[in-house]
Amino acid sequence: MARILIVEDSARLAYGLRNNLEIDGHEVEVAEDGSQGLDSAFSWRPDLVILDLMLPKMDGFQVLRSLRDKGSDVPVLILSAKGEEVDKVMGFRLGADDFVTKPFGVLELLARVSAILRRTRPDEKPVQVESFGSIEIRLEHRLVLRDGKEVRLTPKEFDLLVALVRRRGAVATRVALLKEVWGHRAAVLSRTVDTHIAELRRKLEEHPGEPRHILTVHRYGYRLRS
Amino acid sequence: MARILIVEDSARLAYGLRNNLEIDGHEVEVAEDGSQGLDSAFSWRPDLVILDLMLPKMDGFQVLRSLRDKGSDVPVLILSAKGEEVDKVMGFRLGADDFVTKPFGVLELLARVSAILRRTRPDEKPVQVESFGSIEIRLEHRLVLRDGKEVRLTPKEFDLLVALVRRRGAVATRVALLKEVWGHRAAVLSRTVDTHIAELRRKLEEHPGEPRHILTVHRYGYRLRS
DNA sequence: ATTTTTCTGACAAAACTTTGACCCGGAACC
DNA sequence: GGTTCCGGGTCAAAGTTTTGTCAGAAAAAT
Repeated sequence: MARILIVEDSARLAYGLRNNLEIDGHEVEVAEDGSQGLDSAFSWRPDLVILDLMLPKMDGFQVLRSLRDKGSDVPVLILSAKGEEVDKVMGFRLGADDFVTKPFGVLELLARVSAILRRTRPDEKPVQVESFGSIEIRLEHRLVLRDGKEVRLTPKEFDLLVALVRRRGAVATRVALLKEVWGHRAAVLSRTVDTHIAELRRKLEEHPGEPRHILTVHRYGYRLRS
Repeated sequence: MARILIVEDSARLAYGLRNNLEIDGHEVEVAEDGSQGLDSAFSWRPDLVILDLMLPKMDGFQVLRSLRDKGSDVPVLILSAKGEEVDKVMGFRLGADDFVTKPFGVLELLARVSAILRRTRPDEKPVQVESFGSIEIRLEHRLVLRDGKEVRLTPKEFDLLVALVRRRGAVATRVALLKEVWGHRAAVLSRTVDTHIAELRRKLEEHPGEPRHILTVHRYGYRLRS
């Protein structure tokens, strides 16, 4: 998700934070003092810095000031044992984005981290795309491209295709497909699934007669081969 | 400096905040309850909302949720007497940008306000213009041009168009559109959305019968293709 | 009061889904 | 190797659901 630099001399705290952030899907690096932190901030270019105020040698304010002086605009969340208002105001004046007082709840911290990232990384969410062969499936667009050209699929066809793709390589039994695409009532004795599969092959396979991707698994169901 | 909306039922607190913010050079408006706040948020278009959680009738969370549901991205700072972690996490999850627990220091609050504004108001926001095909949409003026010529859209039509544009490419379900444009809570069984879509097509598409931009996604809703 | 905008339900049209009959091919069995 | 049987492929017609369209009523704006 995002790259987060923790500048914190307490290994214990840093470790806990790192864990939690990584569980949230972030990439994390830890610096144990100010100058190391500054180095990382410039060389690794994190998306967010979590900065403890109390650091050996160079304190957090100095680090922050130095960061800004050198032109970095990276968002900074300050951690501090001191919750004095003057400290907070000073932190914000130096260009911090948030200020959390120890002891703090991990969930709150994570929420604040997300809030900052949400604002400062308006990265458009990468469109979820699946693909096999020359077929590309854009999930939230409910759109399928073949060789870059749009293929019109009906709702059931699309859902069925997605169900196959989700199982990629494994066998998708008729019952499983019925359950996922049609929802429950596994009692279908007719050619419903097959008909839709045939339609998919017609629309997506080069030679629908001898499919290379949407394969039949005799007696069981179907299988998508990439 | 910036336009700030305070949603707060305690006149006393609102007054104090307003003063301090105005001293800092901001333009301030106060709403005394949630629905008033929502109205102001959309009509006055503030740069920041300071939202008390404890409000008569509609609580702050509901206000925030409604704000986001209707597509507003305005930064929100929550004020609350309760400092429980769950409340904070909930607030952030709903899209708040900061959470301050009462009682708070005025200086700290002002500093936090500045921090948010610094991030979210990158100076002059460039004139917001969206476009697709030969259509140009000037958001601030609620004006739509087709081949450079003004097209008259009714308010609902414009809002609907914006809702589609915001999702660009992705499917906009009827329910989502109803929620964002109409503010309804539930699904509607009538042809309201479709009727307005038809009108948009008539006004914006070259061949309304076979639209190239405002597409139907059978069973789901509509999709805007650039 | 008049005009404009919005909503609604009925209907038609279009899109999509299901079904069963028929055919065929592969697996299993002789 | 040949035969049988079962399940899958194909198709077109019937059935179902969803969307387009419209006109009038209701609501809102002027």
